[in-house]
Amino acid sequence: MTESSPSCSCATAPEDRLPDSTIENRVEQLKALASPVRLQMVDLIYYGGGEVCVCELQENFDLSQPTISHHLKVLREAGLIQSRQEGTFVYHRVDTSAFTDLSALMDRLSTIREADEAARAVA
Amino acid sequence: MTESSPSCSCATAPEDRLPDSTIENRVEQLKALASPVRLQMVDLIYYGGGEVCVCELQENFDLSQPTISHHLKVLREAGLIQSRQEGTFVYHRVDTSAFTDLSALMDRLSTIREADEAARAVA
DNA sequence: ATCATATATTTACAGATGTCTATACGAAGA
DNA sequence: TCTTCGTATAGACATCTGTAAATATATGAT
Repeated sequence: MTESSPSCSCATAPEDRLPDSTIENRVEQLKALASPVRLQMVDLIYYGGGEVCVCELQENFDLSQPTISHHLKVLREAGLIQSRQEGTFVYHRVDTSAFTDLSALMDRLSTIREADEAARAVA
Repeated sequence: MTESSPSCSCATAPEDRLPDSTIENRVEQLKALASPVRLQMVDLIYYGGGEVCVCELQENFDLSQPTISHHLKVLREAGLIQSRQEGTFVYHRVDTSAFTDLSALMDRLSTIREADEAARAVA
């Protein structure tokens, strides 16, 4: 065996990197979701009938109205929800395409790398 | 039409809520991923041969070694990567099952709700 | 026009986060 | 054992984030 070298055995350069613009976009989406309040909000909007207004959210979260508005803004700016005004009410719904993108990202990292298992066995 | 009521038209209570423990777990995973540095790290670990040591990461990020170590700790504590020590080197690899869980969460929100479309059409 | 109500914005502040420097730990070699 | 090298931890500091109070905006009703 040739284990005399004091350097690590990492492979050198990855082939299939994500483009920076994708990283940026996904990180913004992930940041928006990485909050118990906002994750529950999105889930509530989706499973609470598809369209939900701020007043409905106020009943489900022990938060002030401005705080709820703030979280909705974060979700909207990340492209996770869309908002529609009807009279004085504003209804929010989940932008499912954003979650399709996120699902694809997670799938990209959710498969055991058979190639590496094989490579290590050979080496 | 009976639009005289000054209340919003939100559906009342959602049926299919995520349990709190799931929310907590997913939020920790999402927080760990919601950083350009850490998202790229995970991607680099996965596509950089499956197993990567800190030294390799240092070459790809313009960050101090302690900072890299810190980010790896966050990823490890969130269950997104696993670490294996071999001599002085520590090799990190992606825990694909965590990303399977995250993918399932995203899938949960990535389908257009046909039921609601239909319901709105009827109403 | 005035008023009430639903939602948004501004401001302020406490707590979390990302980064570095300095230091410590631990394994391998001299 | 002493040194070196890879990695981890501790401390410090600037920035970002979540929240509420106060205020603003805008729509519908009277």
